Amino acid sequence: MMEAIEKLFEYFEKDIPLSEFDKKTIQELYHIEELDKGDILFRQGEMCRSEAFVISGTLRSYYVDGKGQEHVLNFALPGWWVGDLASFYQKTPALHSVEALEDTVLLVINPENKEILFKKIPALERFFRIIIQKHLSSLQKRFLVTISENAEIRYLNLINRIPAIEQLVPQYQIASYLGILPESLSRLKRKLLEKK
Amino acid sequence: MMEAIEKLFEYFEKDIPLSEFDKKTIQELYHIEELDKGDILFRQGEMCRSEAFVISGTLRSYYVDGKGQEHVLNFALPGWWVGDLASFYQKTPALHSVEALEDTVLLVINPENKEILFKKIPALERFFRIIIQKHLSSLQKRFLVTISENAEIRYLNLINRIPAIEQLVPQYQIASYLGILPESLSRLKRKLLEKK
DNA sequence: TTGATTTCTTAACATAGATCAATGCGTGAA
DNA sequence: TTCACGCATTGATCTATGTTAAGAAATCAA
Repeated sequence: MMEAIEKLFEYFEKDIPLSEFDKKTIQELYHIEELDKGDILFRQGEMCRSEAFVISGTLRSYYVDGKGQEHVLNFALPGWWVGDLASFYQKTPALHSVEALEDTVLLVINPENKEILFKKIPALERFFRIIIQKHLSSLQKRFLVTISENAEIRYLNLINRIPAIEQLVPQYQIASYLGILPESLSRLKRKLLEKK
Repeated sequence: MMEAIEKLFEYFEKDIPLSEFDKKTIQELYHIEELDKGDILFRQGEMCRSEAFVISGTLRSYYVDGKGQEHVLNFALPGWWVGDLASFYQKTPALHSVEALEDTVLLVINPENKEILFKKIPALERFFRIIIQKHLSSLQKRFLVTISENAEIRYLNLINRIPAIEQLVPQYQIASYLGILPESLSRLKRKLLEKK
């Protein structure tokens, strides 16, 4: 099996070339974290000190509102980043939690090491600035879809964006992501089947 | 009346000291734009080439969905920034439009001048990175409130955050911001009055 | 000042999705 | 193989908000 860290090199090298020195630096500053199904990477209300690259597994980020209701904000698959960027960089309390939905392997960095990483490999600073901008624009898009489309369209969007999602996570997590109850998702799927 | 540019100096100087040279640079790179009520600063689908600091007036940003429905995303008051950050920095099409709700004065910069600004006053680069992070975190919060609170709470949140909003913009714009119809907002307000 | 236009309110009815309750199904532990 | 438990489905009913339509109030132009 390919080393986890190799996957991260590969990811960076799609955009910027890395010297052997760079790779050594990256390897020293990131560390592996293995989560069992159900483990929490960080918790809403605490400071998020982990920015993680998903090597294998599936995670969900979720928000618990004032009434104790959980709302799934997003899923994360291999090759994606997880974290609460605002909390990580500004050292404010995280607005959501992240949980492993199955056994998961991550490459994790903390804010102090992130600073060092930027000092040692300045090209990565620009790289991550663009990641933040992309993150911002995908949050914008998610917001626009949420306020303008009904549950059916949002469901079709999701399985189009992550076709494997129905195999990866239980129905009620998907319902929560869509902002509806499992009962409603069940009905919605039946309606779609009847339509075809 | 105080010069518009002085207000921007004042705004920056709450966080970083500016030399006379810095001020001259800023003055050269920003320009004044005056919008009449109803004028558009930039349009969804086009590139957003304006990052603007509001000197006076009120604006709204809004999204038009596939069915032609408008959705007010936010309002902007004096001392706030308007723009589509993702579009401005990544030169992608803007996801929303910005319109003046009354006669408005802005200090505007374009992406090329923004680059020059960062080169000449590096302290501003960090300053604006933090602005982007704050923007991200307020979008996050807005999203969380939207998915977890009902229209009544969202309305109370809004008038708490911008007490003057009811005097500044028509009811139906507020309804759109809340994600409901003007008729529903009207009912909601009556219910709140009866409650008291 | 008047008329025209825009905005706001009210009411009757429709609908998406929530809530509540019951049943069915699948998988892992014994 | 069976049991138990978590998850999914279904049906009946409820609720917030949408829809449509009408009129009242406010604003603006002439």
